[in-house]
Amino acid sequence: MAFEDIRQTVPGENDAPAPHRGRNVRGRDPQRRKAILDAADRVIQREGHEASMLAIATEAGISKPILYRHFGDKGGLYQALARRHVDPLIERIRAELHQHTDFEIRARATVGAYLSMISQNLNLYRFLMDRATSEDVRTRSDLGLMVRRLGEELADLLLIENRIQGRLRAQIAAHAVVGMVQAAGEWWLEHPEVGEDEIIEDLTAAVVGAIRGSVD
Amino acid sequence: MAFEDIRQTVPGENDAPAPHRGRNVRGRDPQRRKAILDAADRVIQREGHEASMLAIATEAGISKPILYRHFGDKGGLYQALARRHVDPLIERIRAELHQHTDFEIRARATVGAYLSMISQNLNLYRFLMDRATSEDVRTRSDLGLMVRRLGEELADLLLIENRIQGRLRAQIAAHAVVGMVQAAGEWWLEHPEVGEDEIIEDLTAAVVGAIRGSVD
DNA sequence: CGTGCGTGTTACCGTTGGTAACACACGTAG
DNA sequence: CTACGTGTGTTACCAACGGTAACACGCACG
Repeated sequence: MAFEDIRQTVPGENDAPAPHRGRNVRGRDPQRRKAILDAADRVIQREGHEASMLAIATEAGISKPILYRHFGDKGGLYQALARRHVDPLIERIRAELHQHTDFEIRARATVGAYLSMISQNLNLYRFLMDRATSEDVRTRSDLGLMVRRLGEELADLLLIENRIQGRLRAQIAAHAVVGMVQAAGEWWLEHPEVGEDEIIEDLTAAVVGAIRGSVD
Repeated sequence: MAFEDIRQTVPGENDAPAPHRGRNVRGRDPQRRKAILDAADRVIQREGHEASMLAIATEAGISKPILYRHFGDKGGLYQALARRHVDPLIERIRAELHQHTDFEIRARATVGAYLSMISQNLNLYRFLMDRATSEDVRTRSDLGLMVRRLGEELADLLLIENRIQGRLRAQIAAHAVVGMVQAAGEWWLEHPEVGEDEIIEDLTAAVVGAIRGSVD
C-alpha cells in the first residue's frame, strides 16, 4: 500500500535487539516485567502523570502489543505499578503501626512514612492517584483500593485496641483519618515552603485529635 | 483571523451583555447556556461520570462546535458545571458556618450540608471530582480549586476565631478537615446501609476532635 | 443588492487505548 | 532434512475522544 504509517518509532537506542541469548530462557518473564515497570517509572517521572502506553513501551524498548501482552490493559499496568510502589508503603506503615506502642508516636511515624513517600515520588504519586478515583472504582484495584484497604486495616486496629467502640464508628473514623492525611499531603506538595517536620507535627496532632474525638 | 478570540472567553460573569447589540435581540446566550448545562447534567446523571462532549452536545440538540463556542474546552464546561453545583453548596456551607455560633453545631451543619449534597447528585459529584485532581491542577479551576478555596476559608475562620494559633497550623488543620469530610463522604457513598444521621454524627465528632487536637 | 455578522453544520485532524494479522526464530517430531 | 508448532516480536490498523477548520445559511443594515 502507498500508505506509510510513520509513527514515532524512535529507532534510536532500541536497535541491536534480541541478543537471543540461549533460547527459552526460563525466568525471562519476571525480568521482562520488571524492566518494563522500571521503564514506566522512568517515563512517569520524566513526563508527568499522563504517560501514554506508547511512550512507556518505547522507553522499554518494545512495542505496544507486547506491553499489552504483559499487563492486559492500562489498568493492569496501573495495578502493577500501584502494587510495586504502594505495597512497600503499606508494609512500612504497617510495620510502624505494630512496632511502637504509644499512640501518638505511632501516628507520627505513620504520617511521616506516608508524607516522605509521596514527596519522593511526586509524579508517580499523581499518576496513581489520578486513576484512583476515575474509571469504575469498584472493579479495578489500584491505588484507590489500596487506600481503602489501609483504611479498613486502620479501622480494625482501632477496633481491636478498643480505642473506638463499634465497628461502624471505627470505620468512619479510619477512612476519615486516611482521607485527612491524603488531603493534607496533597496540600503540602503544593506548599514546599512548609517544612516536613512541621506538617508531620501538625498533621499528627489533627489525626490524634480526630481519633480521640471519635471515642465519644 | 476572525476566529482568534474565542479561546478563553468563558462567558462566566464578565458577560458583557451583547456588545454590538442592536438587532437580533434574542438574548439566547444565557438561555442557551442554561439549556446546555441542563443537558450536561442529564447526560452525566444517566451515563455516569465519563460523558463525552459529543454525547452532551447531542443531548442538548446541538453539535460539538457550538458547544465548544460556549465553553471553550472541556475544562470550561467542567468549570461551569462546578460553579453551578458547587457554588450553592459552598454558599450553604458558608451560611451554616456564620449562622450558628456553637462550634460543634456549626461543624455538624456543615458536614450535613456536604453529605446531603453529594448523596443527591452522585454521578455529578463523581464527574466533578474526577477531573478535580487530574490535569494540571493549578491552571484549571474546577472542583479541586473550590475544595481548596473552602479549605482556605475554613483556615481563615479558624484563625480569626483564635481557635488555632498560627496561620500555617490553621491551614494544615483546615485542609486536613476538608479532606477528611471528603474521604468519609466518598466512603459513605459506597456504604448506603449506613444512615445519614449516623455518619453525620461520627464525622462531626472526628472533625471537632481534629480541630481541637490541632490547638496544641 | 450585497456585505457583515451570528449561528449552525459537516468533515476533518492528532492522539490515545487497544487489537488483528502477519513475520521470524527455533526446538522438535516425522 | 523437512514440516510444524509455539513463543516472541513487529507493523498496521481500528474506534473513540477532544478539538478545530472550513464551509453554508439567514437576516438586519448601508
